[in-house]
Amino acid sequence: MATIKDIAKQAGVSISTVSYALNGSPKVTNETTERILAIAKELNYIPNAAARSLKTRETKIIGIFLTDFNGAFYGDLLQGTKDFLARKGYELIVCSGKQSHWMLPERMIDGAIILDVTFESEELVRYADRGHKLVVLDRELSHANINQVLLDNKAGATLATEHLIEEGHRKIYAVTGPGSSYDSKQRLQAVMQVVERNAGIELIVMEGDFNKEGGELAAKRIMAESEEGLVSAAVFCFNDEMAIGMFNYLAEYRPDIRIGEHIHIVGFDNMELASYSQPRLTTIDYSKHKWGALAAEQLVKLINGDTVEHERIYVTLLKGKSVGPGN
Amino acid sequence: MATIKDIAKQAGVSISTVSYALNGSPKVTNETTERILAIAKELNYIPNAAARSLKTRETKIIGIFLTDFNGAFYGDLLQGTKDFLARKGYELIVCSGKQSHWMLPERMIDGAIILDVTFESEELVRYADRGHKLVVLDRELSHANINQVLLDNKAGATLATEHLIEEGHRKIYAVTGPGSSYDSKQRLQAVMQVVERNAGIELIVMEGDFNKEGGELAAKRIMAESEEGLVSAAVFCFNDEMAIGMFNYLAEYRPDIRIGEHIHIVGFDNMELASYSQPRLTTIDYSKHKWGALAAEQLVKLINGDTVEHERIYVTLLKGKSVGPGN
DNA sequence: TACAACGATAGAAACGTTTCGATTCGAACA
DNA sequence: TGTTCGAATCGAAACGTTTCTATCGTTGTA
Repeated sequence: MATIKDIAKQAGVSISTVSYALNGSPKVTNETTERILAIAKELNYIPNAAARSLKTRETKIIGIFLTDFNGAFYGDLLQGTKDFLARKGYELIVCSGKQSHWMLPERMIDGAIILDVTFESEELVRYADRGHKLVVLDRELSHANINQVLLDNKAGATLATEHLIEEGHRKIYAVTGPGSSYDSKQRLQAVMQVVERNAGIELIVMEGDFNKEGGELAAKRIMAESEEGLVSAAVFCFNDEMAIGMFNYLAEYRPDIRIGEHIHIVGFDNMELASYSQPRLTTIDYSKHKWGALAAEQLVKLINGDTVEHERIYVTLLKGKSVGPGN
Repeated sequence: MATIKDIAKQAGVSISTVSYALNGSPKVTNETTERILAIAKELNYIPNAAARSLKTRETKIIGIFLTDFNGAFYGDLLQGTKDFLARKGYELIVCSGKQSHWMLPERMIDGAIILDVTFESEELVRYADRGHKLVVLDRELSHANINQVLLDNKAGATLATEHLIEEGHRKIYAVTGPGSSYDSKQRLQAVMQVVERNAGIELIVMEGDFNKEGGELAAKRIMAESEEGLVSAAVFCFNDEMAIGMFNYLAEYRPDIRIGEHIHIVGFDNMELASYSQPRLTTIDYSKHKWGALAAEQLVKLINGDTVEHERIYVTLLKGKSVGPGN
């Protein structure tokens, strides 16, 4: 492994000159630079990232932390983040799991985007206190070194709920995420506000888990509740995955129930999977690519010491065929 | 940012003693170790990864390189890799895109798992020549520092093709991946072998792209070919994603065509998405978790200097409802 | 009592860069 | 011809660890 030292020796110059040359500094004559570059190539020189970042105190790597890798959901978001970072000269790495957290404090990465419930807010604040730059996508957190880019959960949940009401539904099931989820809490709050504003709406809240299993379970319970002579049920699943779980349960165990006719379902996220559902799931849509890109942009600004405002990702209602008029 | 030096000063010992203590070396008395650990905690000491790996020449990080992040497909595989590596004290990071490649030669990672067509084999060999350890999942590559863990493509393609033949189909469409794909080439070869072994089978090969678009396009072409009085068509899509694309095209443009009745489709991969298709897609299944774990295991062995054999992931035919008997 | 052996700790070099503050040398100027 | 200036290059320190070798003091042994 050739080092800068070997190049210096071969070229008959000092290591500082080699370093300047390799970094394209104008301090060095073009002539010398070229000679050094040629020798570097000849020796198969490759810089050592550890040495460089020990000195510069940066790695030009950004980490994004996800709760898990089962991210049919995250593809676009990651792509958006990566695209933006690439333009700014940063690398993106994707990490998951509590045991990966060390990369931030130990300075393996220059900053992090958090979409990962295994990070406790307290932990994040501790890192921010040490000067690490963070962008959180899944919680509210106020700190000079932390920026947040959040979904407009309330708008989304409001759109979804109002849609069900407009279609004439009077009894609404809300299948939430886990109680600890920020997004879920926000959505539930909005749902309750809508229900309050509209007289005569009955709201039944069921705690879900943001996974298919939660949707299946909720479907089962809803079916059990309306045992005889099913009254048209309207369900707002707080994410698409649970909605899909509900579709699955119904397809398997209750082929007599037709979605969009006997039961009405709205999701949240418009994940790719949702576009394959039969009938097409009605859901809350937003640009995941933009979300990722914006998060990256905010993080880079933080790292550069620019001031940043918290940002919000706007959402729209995407009407599929899974909601029909109530009776 | 406290360093080992600060701890040494505070504790009144040398930095070497601190280093030993922090690493739990038996050279240091328990008493001293405890005192040092206490001071380290008090000073909020966190080791510097760059300094450590400059010295030790390792980072304890493994990278897995994917062609893109749209990996509904990869979740289980990544989980398998991560689980195994965690047990061995390694971190997993996921990377994508040509501009990430530097992490390997610049020693930001101790080894890499490659499932990424943007890595050219020549490039990989160059790295292996420099001593980097690699496991490839998407090509055959012979090198002391490279191990391969490949799908049993031929077995899978054979199973799929024979299944169609057994069901009585005589005209088989094969929708391949891009011509450059190793997996695709292997599968096609096996298909052709099966066709050769069975008299009277007509094989039509269409080049696809492993994406939904390719499946849609193929569906369109197949429909166009069999314009009038559709003869029962049997299609082997070389991956599920194209099969799903085909489902989509048919659902949208040819609701008169029933899958499993007028057209018969086999996929490859058994991705999660496939389990939601209507009717359930018949496909080639294998354990992605095991694939990822095995790749990780081989890589760790390579890094430890153990000798390793190339491995193969076995596949099975998963019968859904997308293939029915031919006429 | 003297010495070997050993356990605990200290010292220092090394890993491969970057970068600040010299130094050198030739050209331009007075 | 001597001085100054600037461009090109050099030297050395520093980043924060790990680890080899040296030192020191104590204990056990002859």
